[in-house]
Order: sequence, then C-alpha cells, then structure tokens
Amino acid sequence: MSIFALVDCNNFYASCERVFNPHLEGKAIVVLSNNDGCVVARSNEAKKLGVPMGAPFHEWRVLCDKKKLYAFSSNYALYGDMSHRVMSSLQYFCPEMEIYSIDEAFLSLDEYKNKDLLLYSTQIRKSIKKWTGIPVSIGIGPTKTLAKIANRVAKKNTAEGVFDISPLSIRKNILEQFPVEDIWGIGFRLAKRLKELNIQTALELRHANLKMIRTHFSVVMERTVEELRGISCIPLETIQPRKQIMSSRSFGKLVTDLNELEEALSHYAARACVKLRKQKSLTGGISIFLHTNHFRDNEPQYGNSTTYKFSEPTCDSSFIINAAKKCLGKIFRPGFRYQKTGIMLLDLSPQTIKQFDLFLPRRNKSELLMQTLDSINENFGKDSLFIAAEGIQRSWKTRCQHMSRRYTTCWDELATVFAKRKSKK
DNA sequence: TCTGGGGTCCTAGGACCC
DNA sequence: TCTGGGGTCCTAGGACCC
Repeated sequence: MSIFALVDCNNFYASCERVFNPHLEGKAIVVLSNNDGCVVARSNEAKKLGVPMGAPFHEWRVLCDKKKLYAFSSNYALYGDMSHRVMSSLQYFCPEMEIYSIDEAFLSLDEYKNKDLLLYSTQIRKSIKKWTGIPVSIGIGPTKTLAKIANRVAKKNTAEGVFDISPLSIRKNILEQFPVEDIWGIGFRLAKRLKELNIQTALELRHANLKMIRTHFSVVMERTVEELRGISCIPLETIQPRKQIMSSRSFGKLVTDLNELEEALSHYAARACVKLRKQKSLTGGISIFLHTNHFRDNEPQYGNSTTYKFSEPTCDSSFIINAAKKCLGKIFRPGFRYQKTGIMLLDLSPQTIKQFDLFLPRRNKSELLMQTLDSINENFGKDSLFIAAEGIQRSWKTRCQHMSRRYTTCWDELATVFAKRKSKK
C-alpha cells in the first residue's frame, strides 16, 4: 500500500507578506489578484472578518481605510521565490515529491513506512517554518484524495498542523463529517448532481455503487470513489512540460485604440514566449482573444477569438508577435471599450525534435537572438531589453497600488533592518 | 472607479480514412 | 427491401484545480 502526504502552505501569499513584515502578525491581511481586482488570499484574521475568497476588493476597501485590514497587490516575484525555498526544503526530507501548485506538494512516503510518520511530519513542518518562515500543514493518507482530506483536518482541527487518516478506525468518522463538495476533484456542479442522488458526504460517496457512478458521471468520479476507498488511482507525477502556455491581463483602464491593444498583446506574447523558451519548447500555433468588460451592462459588448497555425513550430518572439498582431487585426472592431486581451501558445513540442518547413527560408540567427534576449533579461532584470512592439508608455498596464518589495529577488528591494538606539538618560 | 490568471483532463461529435 | 464497420484525429465545451 502507498502512503502519500500533502504539504500545503497556510494562507501562502499572506504568509509570504508576513515573513518580511512581522508587524502584520495577528493582523487581517488580503492579497489581491492582478489589477487589484479580487481577493485571492486571506489570513485567518481576514477570514474571521468575513472577507470571502474572490470578493471584489472595492467592496472591502473601506476596512483598509480604517486600518482593520491590510491589502497587498500580488507580488509573484516574491511568492515564486518563497515557493522555491519551501519546495527545495521539502525535497531535503523526501526526494520523491510532486510540486502540485505554487503552495502545495505531494510526497511519497513509501520509503519511510518504518518511521513514525506523524513525528517525521512534525519535524518537516517545524523545519520549513524555521528555514523559510512559512507555516505548513501536512495530511497523510493511502491515496492523494485521502491525503487532501487529511490536510483539511490538519489545518482545521489540530494544533500540531499534522494529521494521518490512515488508521481505519478514525477514517470512517472523518469521512462521515466531510461534505462531498470539499472533496478534491468535486466542484460546485458535480456536488449538486451528487446531492440529487442523495450523496451528501465523503462516506456516502465511498459506499456508492461504482457502476451507478460510471453511468451518471465520468471516469474521473469513478477514480475519486476508488481513492476514497483507499485504492490509489492517481499516481505521483513528475514534472512535465506544459501543454499550453497562456498570457493575458485585464487592462488598468478600458482601451479603445487598436495600437494600444497591439502593444498590450505584443507584451503578453513576449511574456508567453519567455515561458516557452524556458521549458525548451516550440509552439505550433496560437490563439488570441479580446473582449469588453461584461460587468458593464450599459455598454455595448463584444468579444472574439481566433487561431493561427505556423507552418513550422517556432519560439521566436518577433515572429509570434507578428502573427498575434495579424490575428488581432482580424477580430478587432472599432467603437468598443476593451477590457482584456490575451494569447495562448498551443500545440507545444520539444525544441529537440523540430520539423522544418522545406519551403521556408532558414532563420538561423533567430535562435541566437532569442538566447541573447533571454540572458540579458535574466542578468539585468526583467524588461531590460524588449521588442519595440511591446510599447514604452504602456498606459494599459495593470494596477498594483499595494505592491510589497521583491525582498528576495531584487538587490534594490532587500529588507531594511533598523537598529533601535538606546535613548540617553 | 472597481469584478484574476493560468492550467488540466474528459467527452461527444464530426470529418475523414480504408 | 436493402445503405458497413472500425479506426483516428481534431475541436468545442464542460468540468475541475490553485
């Protein structure tokens, strides 16, 4: 039998802000989405204040004015680096791991079966806090789905932040109390359909008839049921290159001008290309979209998308930007106030097995040019060198008025320490 | 004034092939 | 009267995740 652990950072973004701002300890913090639009992370204190996940920030701004709530723009440079610190610390304790998201990792504990797993997990938890400043919770179970449930229990009910759902005697009790909509892989819609079949809890789903589940749902739900029964169906996955790469942003203001839209789209395309080259892939085609702000009922609405296939796969920013601009020209309609545009790189393949187009001229310098572009930006900071199509003014840029410093990745923004002077008598 | 961004997998249906 | 069967690939849409 396998043993999995799910390690999850508590309120990750909020915790990252706290590491470098200790006076925020015990205070209500929220971290906002791009454009300072929605609340995407909350400290426990903010949850107690009643701030819901995904709430539009403008509805809660008043609490900030009263100093009851502290808000931060998303600082992905900081969170990405802190995540990397947590993950590499985890790897020290358990090399066989899967980084599931920026703040979660599954561990395979099969090698440690002879250890006291609760004790070992407690040790991991303490070390991560000491080394990185980030609090984590750890759930242990025979399948990933059960480890996820154990993690919920660890977070809610235990002071130690560690919980093992393996013993059958306690498992039944936990599953009996666990609502079906909180199970990993079951969202709002599936939960609704399950409830119509009178399945309310994890225990009821576990006892459901597999054939019945298969006829009403897909193989995904069938796997979930097996996993609840303790039969592992979802293995630990090693790092795979992405199958598609997307880059898009809402504008800081509504945009009407095609030139500005082109600039923004070119900028997003360039960002996507950096990601593409980082994972050493080529793209076979792109899809681009744009739309107006659908929250504004009183304004004319328009949205559209289109795709383009390259005759040979590429990772050349200027080539891809060119294609993106052509696509945009096709779907752009004047007279609308646009809110967002974006690009998706599709049909990715590894750079090592490129299929050339026989009739296309060779762009031999492209590879070298892109390498140079990437290495300059890596050494001298993002956007040191960029393609002119991305624009210089960038008046469409997203808002981020509450950004903290990039404490760990930028020399100019290191944390400052003030020594208190003793006052003279 | 203000409402995120980036992914994955599965299924059904149509086009096409032999 | 009668109109195949089996396969692949692609795409759109729906569901989920963080």
